[in-house]
Parts: sequence; structure tokens; C-alpha cells
Amino acid sequence: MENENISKNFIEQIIDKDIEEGSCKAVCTRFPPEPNGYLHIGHAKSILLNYGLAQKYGGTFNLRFDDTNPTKERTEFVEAIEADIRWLGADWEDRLYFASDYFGQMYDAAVKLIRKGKAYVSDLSAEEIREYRGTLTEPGKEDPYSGRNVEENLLLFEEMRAGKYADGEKVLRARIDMAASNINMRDPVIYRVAHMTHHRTGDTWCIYPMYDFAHPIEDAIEGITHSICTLEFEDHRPLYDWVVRELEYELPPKQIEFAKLYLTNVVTGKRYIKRLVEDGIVDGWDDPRLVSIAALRRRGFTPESLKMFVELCGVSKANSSVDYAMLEYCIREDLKMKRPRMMAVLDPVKVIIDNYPEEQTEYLTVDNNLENEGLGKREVPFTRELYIEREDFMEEPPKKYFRLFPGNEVRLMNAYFVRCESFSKDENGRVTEIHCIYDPASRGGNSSDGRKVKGTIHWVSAPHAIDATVRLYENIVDEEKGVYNEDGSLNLNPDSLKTLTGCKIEKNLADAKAYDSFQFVRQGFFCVDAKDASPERPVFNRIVSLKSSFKLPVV
RNA sequence: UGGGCUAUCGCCAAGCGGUAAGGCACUGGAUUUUGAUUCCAGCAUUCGCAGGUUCGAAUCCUGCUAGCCCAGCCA
Repeated sequence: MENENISKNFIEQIIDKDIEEGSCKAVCTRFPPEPNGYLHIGHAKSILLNYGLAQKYGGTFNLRFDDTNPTKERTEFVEAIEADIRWLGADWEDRLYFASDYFGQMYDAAVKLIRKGKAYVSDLSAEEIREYRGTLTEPGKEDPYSGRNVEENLLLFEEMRAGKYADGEKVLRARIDMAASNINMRDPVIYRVAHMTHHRTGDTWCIYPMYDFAHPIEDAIEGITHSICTLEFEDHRPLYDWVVRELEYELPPKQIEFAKLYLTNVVTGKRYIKRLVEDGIVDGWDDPRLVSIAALRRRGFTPESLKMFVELCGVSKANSSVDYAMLEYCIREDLKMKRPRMMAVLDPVKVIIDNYPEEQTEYLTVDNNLENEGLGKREVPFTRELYIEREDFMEEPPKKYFRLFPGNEVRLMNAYFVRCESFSKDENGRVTEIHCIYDPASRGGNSSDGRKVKGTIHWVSAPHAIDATVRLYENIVDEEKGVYNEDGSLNLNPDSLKTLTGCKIEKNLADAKAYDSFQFVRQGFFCVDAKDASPERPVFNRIVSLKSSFKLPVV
């Protein structure tokens, strides 16, 4: 293990202090999504943060669906969310909870507040409540119904629950301070009437608690010690603390806020994604160019790479946007030792080895990963006719070009040295065939006379090659060029998806299954598409390219 | 402009009064059967700005400036 001083983030510092002072015995965290959509990379940060903290401190991590608003929530989302979190590797064990399971306790808590004179039923309409709330610079006005006595409030609240009132007719408000400078404290609504079928409780309830009231109760019930959320809830903390205090929980949970993760060159807004799906620009919420967890999974990212990424990003309270290059670094880093390095020719051009026997096939034994012997070896067929990458040949090469060109010798990776003798072109000037002679003494890729070669290129035996579709992705938007147009629409990168057909891949790739990933030597990392690939029609998505310092001089 | 929060290298981010960690990106250079990897080197005399306290300040004080969040019966 490394012995460098990894500095702790501010949340860990708070936890350390709480443990030291004895206010926290065992750390208990939670991830509390509302099941109203799909998880994205920002959620991954929160999940991994909360789970990681629980692990680090030998505590527990809960998954809790914050399903207090039936208008937005669906069972479909709870299932998708569970799958994503499981895939990420955050283990909630048997601690799967639903806020809706606590509706009874929340109701009792509301009654308790009413009894304490800390809550009252108001008949004000939504618009009136807004008016009475005041503005950012002016204090609010007392709710005309705030004077109702306990008995009346108890009765009214009971009637709300019994379904006597229509949506919006009455609400329960916490009695705090209409003049508070923090607007959240101006007698916030804590219960509303909503005659709606809840995805779990059905029609049992027609009143539902608001987030600010429900969340601290959920945390307290579960014994959460550190309730971690994002910055926009900072202003809600006084209310969170108020609820916990008024309800007299013996082990008060503590809310801590951190800055959301923003990534450059990605689209996360639900409205925008919805539009992209509707316009057919992406093929769903899991399109590999998106950053939902499902999209990242389909693209070929691994849970390990995402974990590395969020750890590299760190945790702070400063709003920031992390360079997409950091994510790319993480997936390359994770995959480079773990995945076999295969040969695939994306833009093929034929090479004929004139001095190689016509009907011969020899099998070369090749390391799957030169840097990781554990990945074993495989047999790769070599024949007289091969495919190489079109850009690995140039009729008139610039200086410093050390791939194939007339008269030049290169190494066919793991095979032989070959020298280009001639080539042919079609009427459009496009190269059709390259003729080479090989050096039989260089089998395996080393000359017998110590002769060196500057270039090594990859290849695939023509008669053995499998045809495949390969999709190359780029960022869907480019921050440098501006993410938005003047009319507010997305300034999309027209090249975010390039579909290559007729790619020639080595036959060892034939058995690859959905989500399997590989390095295609000199190209990048690729993953079998989970939606469109089939044994008859292989489809690979490029996860990320390899880094390259090679640039053809621009003439 | 009421309240809350934040400002340290192109991007993240440590730092918590003793004289600017680390990572990504980038730039060399070495090794290389991936122009990859690996390796080695370089990359903030300066911490939003201006004052002040101190032997000493990114860290403390004062005053500015900029950015983010809040007026849902959403979360």
C-alpha cells in the first residue's frame, strides 16, 4: 500500500471530529434518490461518496427511495436505480428503505408538532401563500390561519388525511418565523393534499409530507449520522435542524452539503436529453454519448473507473466543472492492464505478400496483453492476403512518417517485417492493393540480422477477418465552441457519432458478448454494444481512444 | 441590492500562522513489436483584489470584487 499522506476531504474531517467528540459512534450514510428518472454520473459521485464513507469508517450505507411526491415517481425508476447502484458496487445489503414506509410515523410527527403548537392548518391558496411569504428583501406576513388552536388544527389535519379536502384546499404549515431572512423558515408547508395513487402505498394516503419535513425524519428513523446532500440544500439546513429538534430525536442526524459534480462537454439537463431522444439524435437515455449510469455502462466504462474518477475529483464546496479528459484517463488506466489487446482494422486496405505461399495459413502465438501475462496467449492466423489500416500507408509520406510507403520496411505486429514493393490505385486515385515482400527470417517480429524498423502496424488476415461495425464517439457538445446556440438550443457536435462498417476484426473477437471490452491495438478501447450487437452482426463502441502524440503535418 | 455559500496553476484539489502537496492536461527527453504504456524532467516567488495585524499570512482582521444557491402545496 502507498504511504503518502492522502489528505482527508472536509466531510471526513467533520466525521473525524464527530467521532472524537463522541457525538457519533458508528457512521451511517445513505443515498436517497427520488425515483423520478435515471441516475447519472453526478449521482454516482454521491453514491460512491456515501458508500465509501460508510466503508472507510466501518459503518453502514442505506439505499432509501425518497418517494414523497407520487406525481413524479414510478416503480420503473426504482428498479433502474437499484440496478445502477448495484452495478456501481455500492452495497446496501438488507437496508433498502422507502420514505413511503414512514408515512405513518411522519403523520404522527406532524400531530406532535401540532400538539406543541408548532404547526397549523392553513386555508390559504398556493398563490396566497406565495404572496404572504414576502420576497427576498421583504419579510413575510403572518398567515391569517396561524392563530387556530391545537384542537382545531388536530381536527382539520385529521380531516385532511381523511380526504375531506381537495388538492390545494388546505396545507399544514410549520410555525417558525414569517420574518426570517431565510425564506425556508417562513412557516414552510410540511404537508399537502394530493389525491393521487402512490406507486407503493396506492390510495392509502391523500396527504403527503414535503421534502423538508420528511427528509430529516427519514434520516432520524434510520439512524443516519451524516446526511450528505448537495449545496442547494444549504439554506434548508436550519429547517432540517428545526425538525430534528422539535421532534426531539435523541440521535440527531447532521446534514452536510458538498458541490455537485459537473463535467465538461456533456449534456445532463433532463429537458435537453429528452429532446435529443425525441429528435432521434441519440438512441435513448443510454446512448453511449450520454453520461447516465446506463449510458456509461453501455459505452464500456467500468465501476472501477468511475470510482477512480470520483476519488480523483475530490469533494469540496466549490462549484466546479471537471475536465472530461480526467474521465478518459480513468477508463484507460483501468482497462490497460485488464483487457486483451486485439487487432482490428477500422478502415481496411488490402496488402498482398507476394512472396508468401498462396494457400498457406500459419498461426502465430500472440500475448493477449504484453504487460499482463496473466491474460494468456492466443493464436492469430497469418496469410498472404491481409488488411491494414488505410492511414498506415502513404504513397508520398511526409518526413517523420514511419509507417508503410513504397520502399519502406515495417513490422506487422507479432508477425513479420514487410517491405512495400508496389501498389495499385483505382480510377479515383484511391489505393486498392499494396504489394509487399516479407522477410521469412523475421517471424514473430524481429529480424535475424539485428535490422531495426521504425514502424509497427497492426493487421488482420483477409480470409479470416470478420466484418464488424464500429462506432466512434466524440463529445456530443464542445465547450470550446460553446455548448448553446443563441436561441438556447444545444450546439451539437455533428461528428459525435461516426459509424464505420466493413471493419475487419480478428476472428478471436467472434465470441465477444455484450459489454465485453478490448483494446484494439493502436486505436483505443472498444466495447460490444449491448443493444445492437449480435453474433451475426458484431457492433463495437469506442470507449476511448488511445493517447497519441502523432500528427500528420498539415500542408 | 435580504440571506446562505464559494474564490489556490488551463481543469480538479491539498493547505487550518512557519515560508505553495498531488492528480488531469500540457511540454521536453529516455526506453518501446501499440507514434500506447513505462520512466525521467519541466510546469503558481504566488494563493480573487486592496489594506491591516505579525519576526513571519493562502491561512487572522477589515473593506471590496466576482460567481453560485434561495421567494414549489418539487426533491
